[in-house]
Amino acid sequence: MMATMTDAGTEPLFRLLSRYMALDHADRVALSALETGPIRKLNARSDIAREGENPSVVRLLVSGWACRYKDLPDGRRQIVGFFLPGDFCDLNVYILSELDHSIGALTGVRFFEIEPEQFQEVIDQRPNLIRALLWHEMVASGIQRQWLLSIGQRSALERLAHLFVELYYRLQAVGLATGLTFELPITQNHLAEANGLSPVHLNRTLQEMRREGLIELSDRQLKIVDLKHLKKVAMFNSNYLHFNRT
Amino acid sequence: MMATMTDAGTEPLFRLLSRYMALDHADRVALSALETGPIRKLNARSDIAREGENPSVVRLLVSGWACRYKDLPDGRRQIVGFFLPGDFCDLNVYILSELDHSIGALTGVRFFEIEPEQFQEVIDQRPNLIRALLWHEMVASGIQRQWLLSIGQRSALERLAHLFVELYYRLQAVGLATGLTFELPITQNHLAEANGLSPVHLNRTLQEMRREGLIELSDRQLKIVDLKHLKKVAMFNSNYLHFNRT
DNA sequence: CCGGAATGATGATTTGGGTTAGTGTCCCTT
DNA sequence: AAGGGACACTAACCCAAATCATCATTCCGG
Repeated sequence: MMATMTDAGTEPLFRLLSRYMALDHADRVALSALETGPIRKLNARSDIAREGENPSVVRLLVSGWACRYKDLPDGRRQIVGFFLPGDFCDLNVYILSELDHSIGALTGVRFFEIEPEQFQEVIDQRPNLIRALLWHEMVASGIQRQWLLSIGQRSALERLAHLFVELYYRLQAVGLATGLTFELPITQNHLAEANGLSPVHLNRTLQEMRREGLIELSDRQLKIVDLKHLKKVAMFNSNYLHFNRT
Repeated sequence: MMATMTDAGTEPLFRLLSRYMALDHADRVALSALETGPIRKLNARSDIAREGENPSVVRLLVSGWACRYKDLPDGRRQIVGFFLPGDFCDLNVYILSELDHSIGALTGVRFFEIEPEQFQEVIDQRPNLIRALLWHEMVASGIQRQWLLSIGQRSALERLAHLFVELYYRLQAVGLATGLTFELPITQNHLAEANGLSPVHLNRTLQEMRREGLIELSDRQLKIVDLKHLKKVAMFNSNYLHFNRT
């Protein structure tokens, strides 16, 4: 019945893909059929996969936040992307053998693993889904380009503003924003690592955003106070998210 | 005969894909069959495609350098990737409608355009090629992650060192390096825009690299004087290029 | 063949953000 | 209940890189 469908771990993914193209009930059923194995859980600060590994399964994040990151031999670390509920951690397992980056849990996470054959089966049945999944990958790539622009050219304030707007749109797409408020369950340190800033300066920048009346942030709840102004500060253009349908 | 095959505009591409997986003569023929239309030429500093456009063809760069870039309303510009001979400018035309970035010629370029149907035909015949092309896209994405790490965490010197090593490997893969020397046909301004640095500081960093005996650069020829040292400075790990075969 | 961009190179000065070194407050864990 | 982490926050100081300004050369279009 509908209730079990809505509770399915694939629900956020279905919502997300629906932003790209029209999917029907059969697509939805096919997606939820991916969830055969048990839900796995990991604590914050643990790695889901390490650079150099060769994972054999595709992982779908059900709840919690994770990230892709790369680190340097001397310990410097850069978060190169966030995984939100409904995101796949490394669809590229199909093509590349070795991971060139690590995947870490930023909060407690729940996810399940999909065997390649199982994945293949679903994909063969539903050409629409391949297209939507490829789309999702392309958007991920577009987000990376946007981050490159941010870190290369935007100031600390602009960068953070941009990230918050991006997260707002992405979380809204999977039903995790209520009005202009959403849970931001990660630490200032994580935000710093994602933006190429020091934790100290990130904190200063957050204070500034609060002072300017752009956001409110406490108890892991981020409230966008003035979206229009925030987008202006960030020079935000949503085209790179390629949400064709609303 | 063989001579015409080697002269084909698809030759660099074939070389490149061969670094990922074994391709046979039939694959080579199929690739060169893509080149039906005329070779198009553009001058340096002209745009191949602009953000917001919806190109209907895939472009294969035959000679010269191009780049993906994104710009902000106030004129700041970030180069988010280089296209070298043998690279496709936007394979994602298949999936996404609107370009979320621009593509510009950094030097005079020669390329040809491939119609989707034509592309589809070749791909249908040669499953190996789809795989190799997807691989290439995944590597492009890995390069973006690496750039994010560079700009976010590496110092100006480290960044530039890393870029030079990367370019060396990529150019070598398409046969455009002779020993440790290759042509670097772009300006210091372009290098600055790719590295998120001001032109002035980029110039100073170049001077430093010369002083340290890492490189020699004049008349658009870059010679890596001490590759081992350069890789050490850059903390370079080639895994992200995923060259499985040498 | 001339004039004006592009390009590369440097000096002087400023600044955004890093570093270091704390503080206090919640948690956990045992 | 005590001890140790994580985490948010702040102050003082420092530095890598930006900015501003200038000049010499090369390149290129009319």
